[in-house]
Amino acid sequence: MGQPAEELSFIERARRTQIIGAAAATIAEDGIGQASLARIAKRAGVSKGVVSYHFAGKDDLMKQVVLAVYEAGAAAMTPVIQAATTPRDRLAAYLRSNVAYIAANPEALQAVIEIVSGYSPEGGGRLFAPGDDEVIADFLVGLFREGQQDGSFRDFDPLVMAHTVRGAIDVIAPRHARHPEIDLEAYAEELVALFDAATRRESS
Amino acid sequence: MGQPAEELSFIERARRTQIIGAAAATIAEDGIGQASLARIAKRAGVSKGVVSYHFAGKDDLMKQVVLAVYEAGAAAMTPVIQAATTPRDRLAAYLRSNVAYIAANPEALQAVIEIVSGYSPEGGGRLFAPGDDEVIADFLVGLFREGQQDGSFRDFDPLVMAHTVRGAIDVIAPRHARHPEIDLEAYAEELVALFDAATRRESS
DNA sequence: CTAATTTCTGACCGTGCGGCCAGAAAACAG
DNA sequence: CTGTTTTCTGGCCGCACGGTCAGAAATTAG
Repeated sequence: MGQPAEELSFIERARRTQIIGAAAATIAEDGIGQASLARIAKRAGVSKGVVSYHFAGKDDLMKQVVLAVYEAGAAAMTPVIQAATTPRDRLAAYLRSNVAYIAANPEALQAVIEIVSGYSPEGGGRLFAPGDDEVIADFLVGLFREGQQDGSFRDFDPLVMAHTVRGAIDVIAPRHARHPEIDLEAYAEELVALFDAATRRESS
Repeated sequence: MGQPAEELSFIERARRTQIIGAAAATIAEDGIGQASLARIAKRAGVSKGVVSYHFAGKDDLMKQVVLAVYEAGAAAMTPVIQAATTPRDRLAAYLRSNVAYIAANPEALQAVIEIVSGYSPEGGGRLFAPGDDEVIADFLVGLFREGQQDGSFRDFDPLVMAHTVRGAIDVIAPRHARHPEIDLEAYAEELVALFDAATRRESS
């Protein structure tokens, strides 16, 4: 159960990534409201039926887009973060690598934000369960707890701080889409300084 | 030009606020994707034609929802903020009053977020121009500049700080929708402490 | 009261949607 | 090569959408 044992064929993989990319690009450019299967297929240069052939439906496609971007982000960030040793450095590495990922894939991130906050699946309800976003915050919560125990962070609510960090990062993609001239490297350094000050133990 | 001189009738005002409220409730509950004119009208207990009679179209209605919530928020927050004298206190008042407004109108705020980040008007494009969100950030930018000049804030990029504050606040409504048990008053105090530490001049 | 105006209903368009499928085309296996 | 499986096309279906309208109902004015 879970994953079927059979591997995906070469073509299957290629088409899926191609269509996922086209979906992300369409959403980022024209908005989730304009991202119909027809438009996505057209941008991918294939007929509409191909999308239905490779994905179970639109809900499935939207989920795969989010998953692909999330996994690629995790893959890009994890090694950078794990290279840092202290909680303080890991927080900085988290911020820098996350902003760098946004800078490298602005469309993908914009698309994810639109899907997560604006897409409602066929039968109503939400695409992701109420606990799914907590998974992302959990890593930060753990990081903050660790830093508080070893005394490098002051005494704050780790959950509030985690959500604030996420909010600070999630706000970047839409802003960058409207103002591409922003220097995201400098932006990342500002965030590092900001959250360094926000978490640092008070120098009584 | 601008506003037509003629006043709105009593019924007109009542219906408009009623429909705006129904739209916000529908969006907050079922998602923007499920918020059709038919469903909004049904929740308001009127026929679909009434919506078209009182609003120029769906785009107009969405805009009015955002505008109404924004204006009500400004009206609730402004006096509280202006009562504070120092930049530091004004920042705290901003955070507290904004969180309090979210706590009092969680549906409305959730609806606004979904519209702003997920609604695409009829002909493509975006509902709000690329500069519209800057207006909201501008107040904070001015506040930070002021505090930096009088020496109560450290030397950070006011724009980055402003967007981080906005991100911290905007993240609350969706989170509160999924976890209504959160104590938003405590949350606000955490944010006050967080941004107080983030903006405070380093005690060398 | 009647007449004029505002407000509302419910049915009705045209459109584009997501999904489906029969058969063509391509890739593959023997 | 032939037969089989995978992949793709283009058109079709039913549906729900946003928007419109003629006429009914309610409100207001004289």
